[in-house]
Order: sequence, then structure tokens, then C-alpha cells
Amino acid sequence: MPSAERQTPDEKANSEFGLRNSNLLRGIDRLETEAELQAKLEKSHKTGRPLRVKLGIDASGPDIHLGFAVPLRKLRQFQDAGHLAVLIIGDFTGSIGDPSGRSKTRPQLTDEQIQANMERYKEQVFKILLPDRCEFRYNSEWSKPMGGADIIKLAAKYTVARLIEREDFKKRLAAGDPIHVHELLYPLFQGYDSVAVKADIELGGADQYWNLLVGRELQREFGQEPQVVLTMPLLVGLDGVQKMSKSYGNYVGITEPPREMFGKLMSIADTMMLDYFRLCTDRPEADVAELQKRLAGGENPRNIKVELAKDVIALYHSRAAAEEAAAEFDRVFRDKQIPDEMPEFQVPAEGTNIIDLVVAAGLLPSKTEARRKLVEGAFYLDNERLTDAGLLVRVTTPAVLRFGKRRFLRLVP
RNA sequence: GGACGGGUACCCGAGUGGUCAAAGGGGGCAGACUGUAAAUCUGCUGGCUUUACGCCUACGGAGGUUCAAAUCCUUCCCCGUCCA
Repeated sequence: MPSAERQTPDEKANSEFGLRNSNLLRGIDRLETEAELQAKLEKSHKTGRPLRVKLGIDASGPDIHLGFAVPLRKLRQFQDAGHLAVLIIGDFTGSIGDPSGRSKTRPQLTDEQIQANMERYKEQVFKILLPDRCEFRYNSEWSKPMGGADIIKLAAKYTVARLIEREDFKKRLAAGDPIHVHELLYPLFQGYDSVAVKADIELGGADQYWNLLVGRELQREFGQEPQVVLTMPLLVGLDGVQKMSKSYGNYVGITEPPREMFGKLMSIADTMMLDYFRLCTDRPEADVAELQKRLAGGENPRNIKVELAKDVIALYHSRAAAEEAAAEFDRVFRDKQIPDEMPEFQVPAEGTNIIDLVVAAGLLPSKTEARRKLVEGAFYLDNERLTDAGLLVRVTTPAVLRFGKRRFLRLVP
């Protein structure tokens, strides 16, 4: 993360409690309420006490992706303004399974899984956040020791009517899909996190809006000043349909290699480009408007997309890496050259059947499928389409096997 | 606790004794066209093999009837709706 381009925290803090002049509101989805946020910022400025800005981390998968980076980047802005990031690791709620935006009950995670995920998570989080203004809290810390009586007390603060107001529950109720009681409890525990850490502000994705409001209400119930709720728009995933999410596999991880990122970003739909610029890069709105003009003027959208991909890579790797990835991409996909790096597979001296080779190299999971793909003409050996499933592959000098448009394998003797 | 309706491949969903590895749709993969875009068209979409109308695995679990079961019977598990 290049921090040189950013203002130092102190400069920012001084110039910034004028909310409207700050970039804190840039790109946001919803805010409850602006007046409260303004008041909290002013108070913080006066007293010198940083605001506690909460963000829940979903420990259900190992990678941080561009979608989750959206609220994380917003959180970084608060850090830059001198405030404290309070990251809640939902190890307890994770064991319940968040029903948000799913039509299905999530599988429950084991403690070990969550632990392992978190180790990787922390490394990644610091690509975006300032480590010295972070507080990590596991919500099992206060949730796990709760006894029956405590839970009843918590549950007594909310009503079923309000719980099932939530869009997701409504749908499932209407569709006749099961809703488990523990799922109903989920928002309460998540909301209670805000009470436990005395959050001043809670950030989240747009799909978390309702959950965050529960936290706000619970704080009120527990006699705390209610948190400001600030949500960020959801980033649509690579499939162009669902939100970017680990479980849909439609994501770009922030630690992925530059070339990988480039390819994935080039594959997004044209219609998604501008949103990606807004949510995933530091481009100011004026730039986005300019890009929009270029598109309207008939420029090949591909060019704009290239800029997007480079910008994102520059953010998580470097400008140089971005240029390199772009050049390589052009070489391979525009000019149809062979990539300079690809996985290798050693072919035994006596040769291997092409089908066996493809499976052994992990290109496809089964021989039956490999045969199908061969018949469909998906394999090329040194740019020559293969047609014979019985082909015995033997190499004396390295050769390149291509599967489909984008998968390459170097065959070595 | 009672009545009724359900549990089918990645998902949705048809199928009520053999011609069912199981219609249709979605998704996915591959091919054509492209800008690794969208749209469109085509094919494939359980596995294995001597590629063969062959074998194995599969219609919630277990057992049974039958030459033959996703389909019938028994039992268990799970889900929904309504009633209490």
C-alpha cells in the first residue's frame, strides 16, 4: 500500500472534522446519521479521544478480496483521520453462521478453521490498514462466557417482529425455507459486539445495514450512545451477478499475483467498470466522470478496463508490477504469444497418453472430462489442435500445451 | 403432540416398476465470433475402462418385495404448512 500519496494522519485530522470537506463520505451507501457523525468527529477533535470505528470480519474464508477491501479502505480513511480501527473477528458468530444475504443456512466453522483463517487475515489486513491504529477483538471473548440468563436478557431487548423485518428472513419465510432460531439470534450477538467494544461508528457492506442498526439499538438499550452506522456499496463479483464473496468464488483476492489480478479484472463486464473505479481505486469522482465521457465518446472500453486493472494492481503491488502485468497480458492474449511463465509438467521419457497427462497435470479432474474436452478441440500442443485421444505425448525439447484460451502448461522432458 | 405435503445430480425442478446416469431451466466448461466484455450460436456437463447401447456409483439413511426400484413396502432421519 503506497502511503506516500496520503496525507499524514495529523494533517488530516486537523483539516478534517469538517465532514463535508473530508472524503469520509465519499462513495458511501448509507449513513445513520450524518448529524451524529459530525458531532462525534467534533467531540473527538475537541477531547483528543479517537473514535472507535468497528468493522466486523467474516472469518469464513482465507482471503481478503476487493469487495471486503471496500469497507476496509473506508476504515483506513478513518485511521488517517486519527481514529482507531476496531476489528471484530466473529469467531463466535462465525460458529453460528451469518444468514445475511443467503437463502441457505451456512455451514458452521470449527474453531481451528477460524483460527487458521485469521492468521492469514491479519497479514492481509495490513496491506490496507495502519497496524498501530488497530484493535483486534475476538467476539468469543464476551459471547462465549454468556450464560443462559445473559442470553435471555439480551434476547429480551429485541422483538421477533423486528428480527423478521429483515429482508432475508422475510423472503425465506415467504418461500417456506427454514429459519433456525440460532439464525434469529445471530443479529443480536453481532449487535452486542458494538456494546462490548463501545463502538462509536460501525462500518459494513450494504448488506450489513440491518445488522448494524441492531447494534445501534442495542447500545441504546444498554445505555450507550448509539453508534453511527455507515455502509458501503456492495461490489459486484466477477460473475456480474452476485456480490463479490468468498463463497461464490467470484472474487479478486488482494494478495493475488499481478497477472492473476489483471486477467480477472479484464474479464469483468463493461457495465461494471465505473463502479470498480469508484470502489476499488483512489480515483476521484472527476476522473470517473472523465472516463465515462471517453466511453460515451466511443473509445474502446478495453482501454478503460486496462487502466482499471493497472490502478488496482498498483494499489496492492506496485505501478511497475501493474505495467508488467499489462504488457504480459497484451503479449499473451492480444498478440497470442506464449506466456513467459507457466506451470511445468515433466513428461516421462517413455511418453504419456495425452488424456492421462492432462489429468496428472491437474488441468482437469477426470479422464472422462479430458476426453470430452479433447473432442471439443480444447487442447493445443505447440499451437496445433489435438484430435486424437490416443496420442502418446513424448517431448525431447520443451513444448507448450494449451487448454482453452488461457491455461498453459510447459511440457519438459 | 396431530393432520397433510415434501427430501431427486452444483442449484432449481420433472419423473410414480423396466426404454433412467434420470426431462427442462440455471450455473459451469469448451468451440465460433470478440476486447479474456456483453449479446448470440454450437457442444458437453457422475466416474472408470479394452469408448462398449460395458462396468461402477448415484434419486435423504437402513432394510425388504421383484427377473427389474428414483418409482412399491417397512423403518429411521430431516424439512415445510396448518391445527394444538
